[in-house]
Amino acid sequence: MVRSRTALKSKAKTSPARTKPAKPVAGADSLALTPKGEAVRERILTVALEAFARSGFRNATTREIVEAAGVSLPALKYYFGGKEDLYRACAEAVVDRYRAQMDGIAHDARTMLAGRPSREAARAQLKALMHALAILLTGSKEAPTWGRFIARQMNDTGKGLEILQKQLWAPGIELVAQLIATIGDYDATSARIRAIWLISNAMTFQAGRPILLQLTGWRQIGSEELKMLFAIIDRQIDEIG
Amino acid sequence: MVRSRTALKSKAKTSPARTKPAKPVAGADSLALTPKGEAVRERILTVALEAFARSGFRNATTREIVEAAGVSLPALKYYFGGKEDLYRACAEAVVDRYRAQMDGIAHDARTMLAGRPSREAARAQLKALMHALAILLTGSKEAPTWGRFIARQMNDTGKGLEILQKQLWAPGIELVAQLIATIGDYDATSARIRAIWLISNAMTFQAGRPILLQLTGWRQIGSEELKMLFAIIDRQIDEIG
DNA sequence: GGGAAACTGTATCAAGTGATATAGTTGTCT
DNA sequence: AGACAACTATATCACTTGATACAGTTTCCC
Repeated sequence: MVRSRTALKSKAKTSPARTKPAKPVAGADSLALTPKGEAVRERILTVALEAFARSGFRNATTREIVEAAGVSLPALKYYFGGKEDLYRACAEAVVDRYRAQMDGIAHDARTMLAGRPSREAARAQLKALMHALAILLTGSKEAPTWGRFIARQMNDTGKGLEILQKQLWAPGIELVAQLIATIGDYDATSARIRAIWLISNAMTFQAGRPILLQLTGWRQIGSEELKMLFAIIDRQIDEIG
Repeated sequence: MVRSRTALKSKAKTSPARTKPAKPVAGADSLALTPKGEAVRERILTVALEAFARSGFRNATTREIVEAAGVSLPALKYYFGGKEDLYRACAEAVVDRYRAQMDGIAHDARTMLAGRPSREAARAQLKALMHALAILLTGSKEAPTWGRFIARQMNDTGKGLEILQKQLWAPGIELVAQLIATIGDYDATSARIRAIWLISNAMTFQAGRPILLQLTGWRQIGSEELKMLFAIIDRQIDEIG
């Protein structure tokens, strides 16, 4: 399980064995990164995220990724270390993005909960929270990529790749569960189940996207369709309690 | 893209070139199958379904499958032709199983619809239908396998493998949509969206199963938990119209 | 401008994997 | 028993794919 880049260099090498003691990775391991290098790293990360979202970890090939990024194979090793490290970097990028989008409204919800809100106030807050999540997962321009990547995470489990997933979902589920418990009288487990249910529903439009688009004749999920999604979510929240 | 087994035999072969004209596949292509062979074929199909459900098409290896089935690699070729053919056979098996489980109740629903049922009758019928689907997808003993396989189908698209998927979902969605349209006043598109929504929800417990089990402390989705799932589905159906 | 660090590309390796040629064994029918 | 079809296993091939050795180029600081 230990990354190969940090060990494995026991054989004596004459030429550059002193300048790069343990073959570190650019950008990590306290290695400098020029603005140009940063841009390249970013470009690789972007196309990798798309590739992983589209094809999954195994199906996406490093060659396909580096070609799309306009670099050569060793660039991947240079900037990330390996395919798995690249995947992890993508997952971290998703979590960061998710946090950036949700932290504000999540914080609002938490402070509200601390102040013993009324049922209806909690209900309104939950709607706002779920709308933000729905936009993030299905409505935004990058949703097909980000949403699919997240959805795949649930299945592409195994290595150590699902850790970020828990880091992403667990807090959200807990928060939603607390809001639900405030709205209605639920024990912790029931509230959590409903929370999982509600959040999963927001992902449903992403998972079923191909079928949905095909059957409805939509070209994409636009603002009109998003309104319909909001309406369904709201009715589901109204039905709580 | 043409399967190799049917062509590719141009070089003159002296020994058995007459008895097996085009290298057919046992069980298909009008080739006999002894009871013993049938059992082997079935065993391969079962373990393959589990493997594909667990790992997806690409990650599941033919070696892993044949080893689990206690046969050797060429048996796969002999009985199915190739990995893709095996996958297709699995998909067909799933569709068959799904049909066997759902056809009865689906037929009931259709005959009822033909007779201009009342809203409440349609509602009850929809509940029964969705309960059956929920049991099939999450509650039955084989659900972890069958449900996961179906869920993966939606992502593992590409080759020609999603055709069966449409064959499986499209009729179900149409039926549910008609029931929904009977319960409430919806245009075709709205009814279809709600239908997709409802069906996706039944799959949600399968997709989010790991998270669900972890957060609730459940060991598996048993009858108690299924009752809770039914309750949520019912409330969602009650909310229609 | 000299040198070191940052960066890039070519060529190749090694493992995994689907496929299959070929030869063998078992079963069944006459 | 003989013959043919049904079935099975060993040994390989061909290709994909992640990784990387190595040599080169660019950039930037003194």
